[in-house]
Order: sequence, then structure tokens, then C-alpha cells
Amino acid sequence: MATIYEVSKLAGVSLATVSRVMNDPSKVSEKTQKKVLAAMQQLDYRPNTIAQSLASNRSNCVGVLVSELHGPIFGTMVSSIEEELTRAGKFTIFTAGHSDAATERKGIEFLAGRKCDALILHVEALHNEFFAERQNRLLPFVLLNRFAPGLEENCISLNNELGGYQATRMLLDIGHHQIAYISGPLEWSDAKARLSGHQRALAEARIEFEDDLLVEGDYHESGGVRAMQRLLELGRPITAVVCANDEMAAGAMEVIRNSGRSIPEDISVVGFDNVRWSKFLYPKLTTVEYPVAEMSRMAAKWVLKNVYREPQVDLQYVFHPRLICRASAAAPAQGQKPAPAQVATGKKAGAGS
Amino acid sequence: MATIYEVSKLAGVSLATVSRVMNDPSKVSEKTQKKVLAAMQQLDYRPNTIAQSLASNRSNCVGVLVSELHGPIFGTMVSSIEEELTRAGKFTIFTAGHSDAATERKGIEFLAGRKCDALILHVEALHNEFFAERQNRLLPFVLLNRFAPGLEENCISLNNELGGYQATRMLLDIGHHQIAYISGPLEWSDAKARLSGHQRALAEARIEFEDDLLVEGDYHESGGVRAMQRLLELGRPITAVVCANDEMAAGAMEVIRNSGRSIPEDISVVGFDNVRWSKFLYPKLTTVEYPVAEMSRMAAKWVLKNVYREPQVDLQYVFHPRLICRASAAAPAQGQKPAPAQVATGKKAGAGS
DNA sequence: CGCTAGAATGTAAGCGCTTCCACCTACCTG
DNA sequence: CAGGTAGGTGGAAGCGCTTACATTCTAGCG
Repeated sequence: MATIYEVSKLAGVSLATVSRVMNDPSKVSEKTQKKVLAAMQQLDYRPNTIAQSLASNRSNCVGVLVSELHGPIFGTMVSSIEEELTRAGKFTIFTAGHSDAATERKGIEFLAGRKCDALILHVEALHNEFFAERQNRLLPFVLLNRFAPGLEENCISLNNELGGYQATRMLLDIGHHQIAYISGPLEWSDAKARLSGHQRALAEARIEFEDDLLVEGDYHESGGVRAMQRLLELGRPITAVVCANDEMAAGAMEVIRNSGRSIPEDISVVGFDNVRWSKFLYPKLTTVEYPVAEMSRMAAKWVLKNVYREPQVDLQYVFHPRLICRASAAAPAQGQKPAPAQVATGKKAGAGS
Repeated sequence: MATIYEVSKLAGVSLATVSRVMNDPSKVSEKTQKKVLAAMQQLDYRPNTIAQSLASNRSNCVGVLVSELHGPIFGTMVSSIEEELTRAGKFTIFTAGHSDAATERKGIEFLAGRKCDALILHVEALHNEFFAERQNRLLPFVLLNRFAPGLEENCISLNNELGGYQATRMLLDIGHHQIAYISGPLEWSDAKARLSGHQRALAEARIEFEDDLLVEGDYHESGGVRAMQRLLELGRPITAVVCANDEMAAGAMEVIRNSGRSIPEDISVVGFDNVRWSKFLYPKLTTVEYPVAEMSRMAAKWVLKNVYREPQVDLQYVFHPRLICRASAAAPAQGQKPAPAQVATGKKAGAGS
């Protein structure tokens, strides 16, 4: 492979000049540029990016850490980011954190070791403090799908609370009262936020939140299965269940169907995320859209603006979810119990008043 | 960030020695090693991988080109490869080729420019000749999911023909005669192979292959929808359809259901790939397993063995598909009349006789 | 026509590491 | 005890590029 040295010799100029035509052509006269470009072409010269990085201490490369490299959410993240960055002529290096603090840490070190210019991080295990502490020591970073107080400018996040609210609110609006909730792992902030949105909707409708009707899941299908089984065993007249992601909703639907009930006639199901296959489920899943692609692209833009100084970029830090109504949720069957207008189904009816 | 120089000073040894303890500790006495390691620890030293690559002309990094970075197939590829390589202490850089020759080419150049030690390529547009020509000019490469005559040792492939055969053979065995086929883009070799497996099964059963019953799809859901619509419009008594991938099967199932027919009572559906969500479909999809994860891991192992000289690796070049029987395929109703036993959820029993 | 500012170009010192080669000890062997 | 050997170690030359600084060239001016 030809080196810059051979190009300079063929073009009859110095190394520095060749380097300049690549990095800042305005510093070189037209005539010389032509000569150099011609020589490059003739030799089929490609700069050695490794050498460039070493010499310039910049790599034109952004590092991305995601929990997994596959799956409908992470896959979309990865590919949206790559698309946006490639369009801007930047390179991308991906690595997986597997929702494990040590692995996430190692991933960040790996990316830093490759001399990335910036990091886009989707971490789940590392805490906000980790980043707060290193805000200035670490190379520029943006946190995807996280809201960290004090680091607002480094976060691209979803209003998960609102999403949880929307799902439950819709069910309430069409007449459900006994609404179960299958959450994500409650040590994670997005899972907590989605749940508290659910709770807010209930509170607004003056329905008491009952611990029984909440099962903590794990965001996996199998977790959805287990959770739904437990809910069914309760023997309560549940007419709807909202799941903190589509994956668990798929598991829950399976269990409901196997129990001889039908969806949505007996039990309505609502998911969260709107992954690609949620409309392949039967019935098609009503869910809350998590605009992963847009958010991921925004993270890429954050880097373009803050690190590569592209000025014409408009940043949005917080995104809003949107309810997608499909077939898996409908008004409850009238017969379940003669449901009088607003009276929540019993227990301690004497809440506020 | 501390450099090797500072480590050598603190440890009281030369640069060369420090370098040796990182790269070939056997060349350094135990005592010196201890000193150096202690110094490294104390300074929190991390080698600059960029500088290492430049100096050694090796990057410990393998480049991966896939058509897309997302989706159930590519996502699995990417993450299996990364897993295997990370386990071996190697790094991975991914880029997308988007099934476009020019993009694939650029991707390969990008990876080569980053001084990868080897390439794992899942290309769709570039022809075999491209690689045959460069077998020795290009850095070591392995082609994933492709069989290129003359490059057998560089290919990890699936016996697609067999998969196509298995699907149709099973349908034949349980009594189907009118079997439609929705293929992938027939300029791609895997699509061609799957189809010819189908044809072989038909031939074996002395059933004539009819052009009418073949529709060329595009491997996307929407293509499955269009293809199935066309098949239904034919007005022929089709009792089964095999789709060249699960994606199109999902589309086909949708159309079948919307037409008032039920699956598998009226029409059996078989997919190909066994993507994760194929069992979320309703009814659960009978399909042919494409062992992407294993094959991808094998590609990684190929690199480990052939490039990084790990000797204890056993390579397998050709993989075999496996039929996964689930609920979407069953024996055809006797004589197209109301089905006897087999009744599943019996919604609209109105078969289209 | 000489002088000077500014543009264009060249020189050379690194960037942080690897690795060839030379050197220096022990330690054996005969 | 001389000579050989092999394991440890250090010196120093790069890897291919960027960039501060020095130098040369070119106009434009008085």
C-alpha cells in the first residue's frame, strides 16, 4: 500500500503538503492540489487511518456502547447511529455492555483505548454518579435512554412516565378498572418511570393501586409468561394487563390464550416499545411507541454538534412516547360484573372522599 | 494518560522490556515482570491500542461487514461474532453493506483502512469473482452465508437447498399436493438454492412444478403480502405455501387470515430462518432453522484459527438446516371439505370450498 | 526598485508503541 | 579455566502520519 511519502515524491512536494491537501486544502494552492491529487489517484493511495489517529490524537471515530448488539431495540439503535454517523463521514465502533457494570466499564475503556473522539452510551448497570464524577475526565459522552439530573445536556431520554400513563389512561378511558401491571426490573429507572406513569393514571381515576396487581418482570418473554401465570392464579377479575415492554406482552398473551381466555374479549393487553414484530402478534399488539430510531439518531447528532462542531444541528433531549392502538386492547365485556359507573371494584372503596 | 515511557521509568527498566511483558512475558524474568506490572498498576497504565497497531502492523481487530446491523438475522450474526471474538480478546469493528455493491466495497475498504487483521464478510451484492480475484491481495477473509466454488476454505455456508427440500418434503409427507412457493429475490444464490430444494422434493414425489405457484418475493413482509395476494387471486386450491423466509411468512399469514381462511386448516404455512419471533406468530410458525448463531461463531473461529493461529479450533464449513415443526402446518383437510378432527380454535369455520 | 506582509511550502520533531540487534551476564561444558 | 550458550535486557530505528516552526516566494506598496 502506498504511503504519503511515495505520494509526496511522485507529486514533487513535501509530506506536509500532501497532508495538507487531505486535511485543510485551503492552505494549498490550486496547482499543487491538482498535482497531489493526481499522484494519489495514480498510486491508489489510502491514508492509514491508524497513523492519522496516532499523529493527530483524533480518530474520526465514535464509540458506541449498547447493552446488546441484537434485538429489536438495540439493533435499531446500532443501525440508526451508524447510519447518521456514516452520512457525516465518521466511523463507528460498537461494543456490548450486557447490562453488567464491570462489562460496561470495560467496554468504555476499550472504546477510550481505541481513541474514539466521543462516546454514545446506553448503559444499564452503571450509575449516574459514575458519569457525574467523570464528566470532565472522560472524553465527551452522551447517554442514550437515560435522564441523569445534573447531566441534562448529556442525556437523550424518553419520557417513560408519560408512556406508562398513556397506556393505563387509555384502558381506563375505555372502561377497565382491574388493570394488572407487569413491570421491568424495578432497579432500573425506566422500569420505575413506566410504572409510576401507570400509578399516576390510576390515581387520577381515583382507583387505588394494589400491590397484588403488580408483578415485577425482567423484560424478557419468559418473565412475561411467569408474571402472567401469577396474575391469573390470583383469581381476580382482571380485564386488562399492561406490560412494560412488548417482549413480556408476547409472553403474557401466550399464557392468556393458553388459559382459554381470549384477547381482547376477556383480557386486554398493552405493551411498550412498539418493536417491529409487535404487529405480527395475534391479535396485533396495542403498545406505546418508544422512538428508538429517532432518539439514537439524535444521540449521533449530539456528537456531530458538540464534538465535530457541526453548527446547524438542532438537538432535542427529551422524547415523548405515543400510544399505538391496535387490536389487543378493547373495552371490557359488559358482563364481567354489573360495573356501575365510576365505582372502583371494591376493597377499600373509602379512599379519599 | 500514562505512557509506556513513564512505566519504564518508574519500573527502572527499558521501554523494550515493558513492551515485552505485555506481548511475550516469557521473555522477561519473573522479577522484572513483577516490577513492571506493579508500575503499570500504580500508574493505571493502558496501552494505546492505536500506537500498538501502528508499530506492530496488527490491530487485534477483525472487521465485519454485514448487510444490515439490525434485524433478527443480522443482529444475531453481529452479536455472536462479537461474543466469540471478545472471548478471545480480539476486537471487532462492524459496518453495513446494505446489499449494495458500491457500499459493500466501501465497507471493505473502510475496514481494511482501519488495519483489521481479518475480515468476516456477509455480502450480497458483490460477486464471487470479486473475491476470487483478490484472494491473495486482500487481507484474510471469510465469507459468511455464501458458498463460492474455488474458495471453499473461505466460506461458511448453509445448505439452503436441503432446507427448501425439507420444508416441501414434510408438506408432501403429510398429504399436500398443491404447494405454492414464495421465493426470495432469485438473483441471490440462497434464494435460488432454497427454491431448487423445493423443486427437488416435488420432483421426487412426481408432482410437476408449476410456474403459477411460484411467486418471487423480496424477503420482506410486504413482499410476502403481495405474493400471497397474488397466489390467492389465482383461485387454485392451494393447501400449503412455503415461504423462503419467516418475514414473508408473516406477511402471507396476515393475508390468509384476512381472506377468511384459517391456518393451518385451510392453508398450511412454512417459513425459513426460525427467527426469534416466529414462535410469536399465531399460529406458531413451522419453519426451517437457519443456525445463524452457530455459523457466525464459526466464522469467528475461522479467523481465530487461520489468522491468530489458535490451533485447537475445529472448523465446519457447511451447515445443515433443520425443520422446526410448530402449529402453522398440518395435514390438509380431506378433500377440501370441512375438516374433521384437527379443529383448533375454530373461529370462522367457513373454509373456502 | 527595495521592503515587507502574507501566502505557500518545507523541515523535522514527535505521537506511543514494537522489534531487530547488540550486549551482558550467569552458567555449563570439556 | 577458557569458551560456548542461552536467557535477559537495553538501544534505537522505525510504523505513517500531523503540525509547530522555519523558510521561501509573491505581490503590493511607497
